[in-house]
Amino acid sequence: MGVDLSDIVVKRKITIKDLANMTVAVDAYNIIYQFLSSIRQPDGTPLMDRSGNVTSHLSGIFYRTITMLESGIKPVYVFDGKPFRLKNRTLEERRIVKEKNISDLEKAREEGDVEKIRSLSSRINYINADMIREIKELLTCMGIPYVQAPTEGEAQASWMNGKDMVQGVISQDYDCILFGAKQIYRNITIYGRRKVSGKNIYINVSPEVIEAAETFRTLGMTRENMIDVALLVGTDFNTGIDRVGARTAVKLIRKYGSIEEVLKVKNREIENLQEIKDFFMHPPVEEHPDTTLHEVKREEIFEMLCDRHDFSKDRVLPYVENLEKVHKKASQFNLDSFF
DNA sequence: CGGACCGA
DNA sequence: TCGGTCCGG
Repeated sequence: MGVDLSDIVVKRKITIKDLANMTVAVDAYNIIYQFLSSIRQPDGTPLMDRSGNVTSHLSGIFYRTITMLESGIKPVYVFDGKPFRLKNRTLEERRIVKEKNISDLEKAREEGDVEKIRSLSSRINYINADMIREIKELLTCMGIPYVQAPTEGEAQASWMNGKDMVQGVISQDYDCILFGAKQIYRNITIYGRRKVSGKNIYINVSPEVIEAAETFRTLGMTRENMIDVALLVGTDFNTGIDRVGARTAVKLIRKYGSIEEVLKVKNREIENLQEIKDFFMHPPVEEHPDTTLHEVKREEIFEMLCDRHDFSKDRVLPYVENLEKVHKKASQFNLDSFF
């Protein structure tokens, strides 16, 4: 997903403590996908309530949000709106991959290949409208702000970071740097481990920050140049030039100055070039997003999680108490800085 | 994913 | 107290 710029960005290892007292925009879909693929039983089945509704995403959002707050991080969740018109091709490609996975899964089930069943089922994630509705409902009960982006969530989150409404963006996607994010926080988990897709294996991935300004300075480039680089590599909205990765793209842009010139020399074309560039530079955004904490609706949290979705009250209770504690501290902090 | 639990 | 395993819903 998104363009791979890992070879050329400036990144620094961090710890969760480095995010203390920061408000950060969280790319909601990005994190929900992570929860859906990793919060599973060893055989690949996600957590479900007794009616068979998947609950991995609720579990993930609930517990993770509270541990973030306990570390002093204030999240603002950003939800995707309507995909950018030119994303259709990417979405189509993803749909084809998903269909292949589904048919492979059926075959594996017929053959009784346990390993394959687990591997494939963890790769097939469904996010549906009900899930999104319930996550927003849960966030409201928890007093956590969220923003509905008009189009891409990364675009909204990155724009907010650019305007200093938040001090960073939590997302795995490098595209954020193209949309104007200043700090992109990746691998933000407590233990710094991540499940390898489909296998019961963990790799250590330490939390890191990508520094936009430092990246641009090191490369001697502007954000516009970086967008040109990404377009050559290929983004969610276009196919790149064959055999051109991030490093090669940087060299090409350095040598020829602009993507238009590179394409002319190489006798290549990228469809809708200007429209894509404009979208990266000026995506439609919600200009007055909510970024403040609100009151905790304790009883509604229990109703949602425990009554409706079979979460254990004993397990949820201490988290709700910590949530209320953190909210009190935050409002105290706001009063202190006001006076 | 992240916490609880357990044996060294 | 550390590292592995188990479990949540």
